Amino acid sequence: MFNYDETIANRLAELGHVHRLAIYRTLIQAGDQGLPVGEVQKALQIPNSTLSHHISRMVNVGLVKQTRKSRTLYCIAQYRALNDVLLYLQENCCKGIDY
Amino acid sequence: MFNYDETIANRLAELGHVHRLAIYRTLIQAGDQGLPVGEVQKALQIPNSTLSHHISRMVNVGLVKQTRKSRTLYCIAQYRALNDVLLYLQENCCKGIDY
DNA sequence: ATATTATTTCGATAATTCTAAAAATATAGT
DNA sequence: ACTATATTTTTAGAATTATCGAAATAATAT
Repeated sequence: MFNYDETIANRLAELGHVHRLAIYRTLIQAGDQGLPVGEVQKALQIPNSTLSHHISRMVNVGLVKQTRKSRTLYCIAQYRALNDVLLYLQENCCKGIDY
Repeated sequence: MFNYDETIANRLAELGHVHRLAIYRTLIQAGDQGLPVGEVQKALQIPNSTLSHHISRMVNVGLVKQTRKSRTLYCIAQYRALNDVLLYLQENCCKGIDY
């Protein structure tokens, strides 16, 4: 149904929003144990419902995973999903350029 | 007016569309001399007007530059703009992960 | 003038963005 | 078990923005 180009484009599109990019950054900094939605909310000052929508979009494209521990939902950045994107860009959009 | 996070997010958003990602890939492969709009059109089979819209969006965020040579407009992928994005992601979204 | 190359206009449709308010989920206290 | 509380999602609705492409326009060259 979706080819790989679409998967990559979808992830790029989700990262392409200031709030979502900030959310992803925050979650990466939190490490493997993740961060409760409420903590993200405190950190970024985004209203609950808005934040929830953004997070669920990132979950849909595999950038974030959620696991519940009693009442709190932990959000965990899926580093591999971003890595797929980085590798794609490096392989397909960086032909023959050295640093 | 725009901070750096916004610049990066805007570029990510533009890359986050299957057609535009394909356009950027095609232009990168074409190298420094770039590719006429018409050639991109032949390669990707996107209608003129649609293609023009997509290209102008990428120009707006600095991912592509255009220079005219007589009747043909050459589109040149701005590699540095993508590189900014890659560096941002590596520095801000890849904390402590090695390969 | 005519042809070539590409953009802009325009209109229709669809998707995104935002958030207050209601609902769902899960625990703790009594 | 029942109720209150905590945490997060879902619903719903309005405003904005994106997407697409045919048709009109612009820019250049012959």
